[in-house]
Amino acid sequence: MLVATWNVNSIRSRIDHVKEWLTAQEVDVLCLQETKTEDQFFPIDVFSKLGYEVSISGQKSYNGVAIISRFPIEDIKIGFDQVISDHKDLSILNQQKRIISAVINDIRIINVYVPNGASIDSDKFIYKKKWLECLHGYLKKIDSNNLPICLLGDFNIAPEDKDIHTPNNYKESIMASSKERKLLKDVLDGKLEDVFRIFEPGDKNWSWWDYRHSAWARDKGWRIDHIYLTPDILSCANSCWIDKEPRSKEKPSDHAPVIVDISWPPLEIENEFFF
DNA sequence: ATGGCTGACGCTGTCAGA
Repeated sequence: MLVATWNVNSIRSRIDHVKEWLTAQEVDVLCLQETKTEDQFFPIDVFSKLGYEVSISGQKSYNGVAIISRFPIEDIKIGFDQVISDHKDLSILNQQKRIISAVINDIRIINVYVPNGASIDSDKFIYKKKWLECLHGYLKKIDSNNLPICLLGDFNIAPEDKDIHTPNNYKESIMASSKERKLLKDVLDGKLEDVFRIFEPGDKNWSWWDYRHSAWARDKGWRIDHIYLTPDILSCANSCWIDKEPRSKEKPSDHAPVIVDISWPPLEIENEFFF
C-alpha cells in the first residue's frame, strides 16, 4: 500500500501533474495540501475516472486539503471541531482549511497543512503555535480508538538542521526555530515516528525548494513535508522516499511528493497452527 | 541570495506563501 503527501500549490494549476504522477506511481492514498479552491471547483471527476474516491476541505485562494484514495474513505473528519470541542481558539483555528482526516483500510489518516508562521515575532507565528497545540489535543483524542495512525502533510518545520540546505543561515528563523521543533515534538508525543528518517538518515534530502534564487537548480532545499506513523504500522513500512521528478517539470509545485510503502494489512499469524 | 518567484483574485496591482 502506497501512501503519499504532496503540497501541490493549487490543484487547478497542477491537475495535469497530479494526474500524470498518480497514474505512473499507482499510489493508493494521496494527501494534498494547498489546493487553493472551494469544494465546488475541485476537479473531483479527474480522480473518479482514475478509480479514486475524493474527500476535500477547501476554501477560496488559500489553504485547502484533500484525500484521494483507491480504497473506501470512512469516518471523514473535517477541521478540528469534529474531534475536539474544548480549545479556546477553535473557531479561529477552524476558519482556515488545514486538516482533514479519515479511516482508510483501518488506518486513521490525518492530512495536515501546518501554518507557515511568517516570522517568529509575528501574529502568524502565534497562530502556528496555537494550531500545533490544537493538533496535539486532536491527536490525543483521536488516539483513543486504537487504530494505527498515519499523520502526514506539509509541516512547515524542518525537524533537524540536516533538513535545511544551509542551516547556519537560518538559526532560530521560521521553519527552523527551536520553538517550532519543540511544538512538533509535543505533537508527536513519543508515539509518532518520522518514517523517512528510518530509511534515509543522511542530509541533502529536500521536499521543498523556493521558487526564487534558482533554489531548485542549485539544490537549495528544505525537508518540511513529512509522514509520521505509530509503531503498529511503522513496523510494516518497507521504504519511504521523496520523488523529485515532479519538481523538475515545467510550472511545478515548489514541493515534491513524499511516499511511504507499507505492507498493509499485515499478514495474520494463526498461532494455533504452530502447535 | 529571506525574498530578485508563483498563484489567486480580478485588474495592470495586492496579498500570501515559505
